[in-house]
Amino acid sequence: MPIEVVLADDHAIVRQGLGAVISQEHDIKVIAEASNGKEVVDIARNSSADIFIIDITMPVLNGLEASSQIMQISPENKVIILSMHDNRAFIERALGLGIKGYVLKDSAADEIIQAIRAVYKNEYFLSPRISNFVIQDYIDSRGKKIGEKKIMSLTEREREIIQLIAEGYTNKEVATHLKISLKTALAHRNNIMQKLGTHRQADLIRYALKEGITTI
Amino acid sequence: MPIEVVLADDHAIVRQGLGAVISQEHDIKVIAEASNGKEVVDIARNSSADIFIIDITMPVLNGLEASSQIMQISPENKVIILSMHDNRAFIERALGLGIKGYVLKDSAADEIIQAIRAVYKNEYFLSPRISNFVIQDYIDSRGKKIGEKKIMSLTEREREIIQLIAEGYTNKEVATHLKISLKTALAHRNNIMQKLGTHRQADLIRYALKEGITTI
DNA sequence: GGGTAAATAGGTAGTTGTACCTATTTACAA
DNA sequence: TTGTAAATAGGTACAACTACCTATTTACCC
Repeated sequence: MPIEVVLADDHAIVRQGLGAVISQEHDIKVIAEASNGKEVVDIARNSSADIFIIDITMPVLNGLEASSQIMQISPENKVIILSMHDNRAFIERALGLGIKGYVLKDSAADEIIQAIRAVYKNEYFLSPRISNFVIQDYIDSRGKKIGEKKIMSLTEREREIIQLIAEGYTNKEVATHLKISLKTALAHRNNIMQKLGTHRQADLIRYALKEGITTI
Repeated sequence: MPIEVVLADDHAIVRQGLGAVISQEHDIKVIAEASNGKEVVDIARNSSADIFIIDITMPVLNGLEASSQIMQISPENKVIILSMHDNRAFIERALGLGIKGYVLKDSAADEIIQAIRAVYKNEYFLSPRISNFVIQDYIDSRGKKIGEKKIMSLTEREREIIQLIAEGYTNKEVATHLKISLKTALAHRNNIMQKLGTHRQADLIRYALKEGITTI
């Protein structure tokens, strides 16, 4: 019985391309495709696949939210994240959710095959570039932890706010939208900037896009 | 003799996926791949391919600049643009450069095959969503052209400036970098905003990313 | 219970961006 | 040559953002 996988990516060409690559392996079979997060969650609800390969930046429901829901539906569901970027905060979230596969789009296509086989056996598979810095982080946290300012990840609320900013909302509009005071919105914004180590709106927007918090 | 194509996309997985799809056609053959604009231009200089399939957002040299150079190397070189977005200004530029193929990434994979065959025969191939509004634009410009404010495309200088803004430069920094006065930088910025019909920095950044003027 | 993180809200200054204006020089096309 | 678009530069006023502060409430962990 082949390993059954579901492909979720908003670009049909990428999806079919991946499908073509995967189909060259006789022990792996693509049983369904989805073009957004909601679709793939629906598929997870109505069928049983072994592996869900999910692009991190998708409309309607982003890849991580979708993965989270899919794994809640059944602990048997295994997810591999496809991502354009090797962003630390993103990987932290993915690993925190219990995702075991994380493949970069600029890596070779056979990595996705390796990832499918590994995750199917309940092992981790991270693209080399990612595992490198996960290991490095581990080493760093073991070593001198005196006075190290940890790179914090954003809170839920902060993620909500950075999304609105990236979508073009002003602070005032963010405040109105979330029914909080302008001062609170500003406070969140400043906290985000501190965490990201910047003081520019442009960087917030770039970060949000990079993270898939919002789409272009 | 098969149609020889070159693939240029910064994501290896996308590239190999496309390659897999194309290889299913016996009359088309991928003879080279590139992961950025500069690479594909080098390939064009040192070999003779029939079709260059070029992703519009690539590092080092973006897809349109690369295409322009490739077509200058030889008028025999034919280009198909692969793009994530159906952005008007982008398509205008591509068609203006003499590019005959424009395929959206969210369309079906066989469109790229159709595009290869059409462009090889020197015909146009645009994804349906694009050709629709190209035709619509044609109709609109035929009709009432009284008092129509045309959506202008950005000038070279404006594109240069929006790129810097999107990369996080402040107006002051843009002025210094380009050796112009702050006032000139502001004037350009305001012109850009008027052309794009917005008054927000966030929109400039999103536009620049969408257009592939800069990358995340 | 005490400590900590997060979300809330305010003040005050200074910087940057946006909306209006005007005006000159250059280049290219009708 | 006259017109037009683009790039240049300036003025003024107001809006938005950023950098510092402080402080309260809630929730959760040790």
